[in-house]
Amino acid sequence: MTEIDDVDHRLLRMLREDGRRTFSEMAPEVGLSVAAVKRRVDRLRDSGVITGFTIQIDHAKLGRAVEAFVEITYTGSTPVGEIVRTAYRAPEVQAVHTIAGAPDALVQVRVRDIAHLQQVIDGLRRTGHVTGTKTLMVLGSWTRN
Amino acid sequence: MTEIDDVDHRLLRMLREDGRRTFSEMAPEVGLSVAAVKRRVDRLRDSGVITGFTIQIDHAKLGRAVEAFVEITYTGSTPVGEIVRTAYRAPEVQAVHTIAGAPDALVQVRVRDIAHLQQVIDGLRRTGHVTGTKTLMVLGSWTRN
DNA sequence: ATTGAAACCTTCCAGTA
DNA sequence: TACTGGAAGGTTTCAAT
Repeated sequence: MTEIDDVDHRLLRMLREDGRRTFSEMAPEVGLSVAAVKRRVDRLRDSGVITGFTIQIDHAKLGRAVEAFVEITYTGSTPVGEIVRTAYRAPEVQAVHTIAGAPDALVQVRVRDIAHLQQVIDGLRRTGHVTGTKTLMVLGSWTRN
Repeated sequence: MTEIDDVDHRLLRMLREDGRRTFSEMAPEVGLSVAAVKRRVDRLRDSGVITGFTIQIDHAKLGRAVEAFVEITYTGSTPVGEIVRTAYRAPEVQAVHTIAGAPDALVQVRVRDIAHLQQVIDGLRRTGHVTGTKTLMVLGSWTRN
């Protein structure tokens, strides 16, 4: 594990709130020079703490208003790699988490409507050696920035 | 809903892969001028499709190696706002999803270790009118970029 | 850590199809 | 209405102190 001090944590929080904040904007807030801030952010990227820059999207505005988590259980002989690969194949799948215990996987999906959800779940059930699924329909989400 | 054409989708995909991609870098890829690309990205932000820019963080490198989802059920009289507020209070909570049916909420947490997880779950159980929890320990995660 | 300079990007405005 | 092109201002980046 790399050494992360308080200034690094503040820089991370600022960038999590706005990934486009400029070095010259952050420098006075942490009391360092622009170059020093750049060196720290570069180090956070090189050490793998920051894995990338991205955007947050309102999927509802893109016609995918329905969000759900699908819990999946597999036969005991199904390897993890296959679990992830088969689930991840569907473009509606946003994330796959493998789980210790039951269920074996938790899959986050985003779809247009209920009919589309049905179709994606059917696809998940068909692939691999699925023994059962349980779907958790999301009513609302609050994610930490 | 705003009109999103193919070029907009390509810009969104590029920015999701790298939120720092510059206008001048994207312009030739979509066959437009820099100013035209800026106008489109501005419009995607103004219309609320792009809700923000952020960074992706490897939390394990920050000393929070353990990830889990906690399913929570509440008494029938608990309002949604309180569900979210009480869960969201803990800084270990990354996201709160309210669910239709059972459970009532799915809470994503990141913690240092199992002892820390125990402590956070205890905190979740104490607040509000929780009638039960079930914890899904994450072994691995794959998120779409 | 700071300074200074070069290169690059963003931003805006007027012009054009 | 949407795109192009150029010019101005700011930011990043690198080298030297």
